[in-house]
Amino acid sequence: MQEFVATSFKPHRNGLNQVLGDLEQEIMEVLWKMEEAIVRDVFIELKKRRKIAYTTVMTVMGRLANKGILRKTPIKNSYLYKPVYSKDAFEKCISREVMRGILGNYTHAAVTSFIDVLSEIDPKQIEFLSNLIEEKKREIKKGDKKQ
Amino acid sequence: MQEFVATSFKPHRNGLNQVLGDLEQEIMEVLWKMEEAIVRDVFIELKKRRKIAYTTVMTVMGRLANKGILRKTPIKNSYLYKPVYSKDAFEKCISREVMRGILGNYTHAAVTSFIDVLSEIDPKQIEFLSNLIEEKKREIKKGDKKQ
DNA sequence: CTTGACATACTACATGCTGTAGTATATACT
DNA sequence: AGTATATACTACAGCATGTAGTATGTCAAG
Repeated sequence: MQEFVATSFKPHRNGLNQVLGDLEQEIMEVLWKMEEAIVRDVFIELKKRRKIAYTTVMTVMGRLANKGILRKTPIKNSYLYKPVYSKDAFEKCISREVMRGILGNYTHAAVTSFIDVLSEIDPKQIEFLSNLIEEKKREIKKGDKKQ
Repeated sequence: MQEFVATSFKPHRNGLNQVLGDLEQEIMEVLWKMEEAIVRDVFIELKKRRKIAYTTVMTVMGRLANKGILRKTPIKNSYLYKPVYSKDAFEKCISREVMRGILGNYTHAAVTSFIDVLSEIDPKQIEFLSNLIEEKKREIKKGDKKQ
């Protein structure tokens, strides 16, 4: 129903909890593990770990479908739910949306803090980045010539 | 009251509206322009443009103070409000927090999308970035030697 | 064909954030 | 003393999310 995956990004949370509520995240994890499932499958999974009502799971799965994160397909007398994106693709989506959001608004500040933070958390990535840049530069040059 | 500036980042909004509500943002803009102000000052400013109650402005300014974005100092029989960060510093803060959030969680995906998005929105920045990287690399090498 | 298991839809309430504002109360100047 | 102005406190609406109950539809078995 909605256009974007990352409506709201909470930088200080962990993992996909940055863009999903607690229960939403739990449910998505199950779905990614199972590939596809009906509400009952997910309910049984969650029930193993915590107290929860069937209808709660259903409501939230419905909402995830409305958000465009799950797709529901009618089967028999119920629905089959399937992640629209693989977990990997989903993370890429988020990353992209957030980057777009931050770079589009504060390009310079974003570039600067990007480097700082990256070298803070994983200096090795700087090397990888450096390669990516060189590649990108060549790409851009090619583009220039074509024009 | 709160530790962070960017509790929730909305990538698809514009400017500081990404981390502030509409009214919160309006108020901050006024404060950044005025440097410091009492509620009445801000109220008068906003009133010029739209219908709003004095107490509404007060409530929201109070909330901004609780969030640590404004500082209130008692004066006479009221309070003087002042931004804790300059607008520029605030944007840097946000940028940093968001980068930390995204890089800390999905380092690889984030690096990749960073480059993609950056070259999409402003290819010239790639050159700047490239320089920053070389600088960072030298920094890192120095650090290695020291150890 | 009635009953029971299971499915969904719809409704609802709680919490937290934000916008909005009223009321009560303190204070200060005239 | 009274009027203007300040704050504190309270409250409600809308939205997102967690939570779950109730009503209702469907299908299979006895």
